[in-house]
Amino acid sequence: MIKDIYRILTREFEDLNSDWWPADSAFERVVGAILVQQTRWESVEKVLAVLKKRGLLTPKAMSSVSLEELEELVRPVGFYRQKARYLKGVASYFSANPEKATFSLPADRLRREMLSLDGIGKETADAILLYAADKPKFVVDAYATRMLGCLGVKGGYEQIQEKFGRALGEDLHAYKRYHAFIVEHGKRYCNRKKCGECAVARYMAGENV
DNA sequence: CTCCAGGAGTGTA
DNA sequence: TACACTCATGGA
Repeated sequence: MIKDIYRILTREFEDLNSDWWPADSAFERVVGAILVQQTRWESVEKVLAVLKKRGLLTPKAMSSVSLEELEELVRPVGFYRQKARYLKGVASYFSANPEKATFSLPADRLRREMLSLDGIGKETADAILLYAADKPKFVVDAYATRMLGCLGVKGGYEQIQEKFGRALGEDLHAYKRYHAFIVEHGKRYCNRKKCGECAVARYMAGENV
């Protein structure tokens, strides 16, 4: 079923290429992963542009800026006080441990390291693993949970993640594209108004799509 | 006006 | 383990 959905979404988003999550550095992706929590990406882009213009998209610079200034800069993304605090903590971590910034640790250990940081939960940790460290880990976001729930599949984070993991194996590119597909698909269809009006729902209804 | 977005931390049972 | 609550701006 997971692979069938992947095939359907691949056809739905033929034009979606690999720069779905644009960034000049891995650290910029880490910052973006935190800023985008419960927030629209359009707001994150504006903040990232300002941070970049000020030269703050490096661990050293971001860990050095004052908390008050960082709060004002990230305010447009919402939850700005905690996110500013999270960013400073993460920046300090990478600044104090430059060797960690290469993400050369094994995936499972890197995941534990990320989860130990304040502000990085399961989804953000996996987003960092996949898009910053190039590890084949599936990112289970609200859309993925919603979509499977709509199809009658329920389960916790790891349970859902394993379903995708068994279907995708070690195909890093597939993990990246699949998550992007689900997000874009979810924005269109996985809401109260349009739930069920998509090709995935038609597939589950038994139609040939 | 209401609703909610690519979550996470904390407290309670 | 399983929820409820809180954090917050900005766009539709």
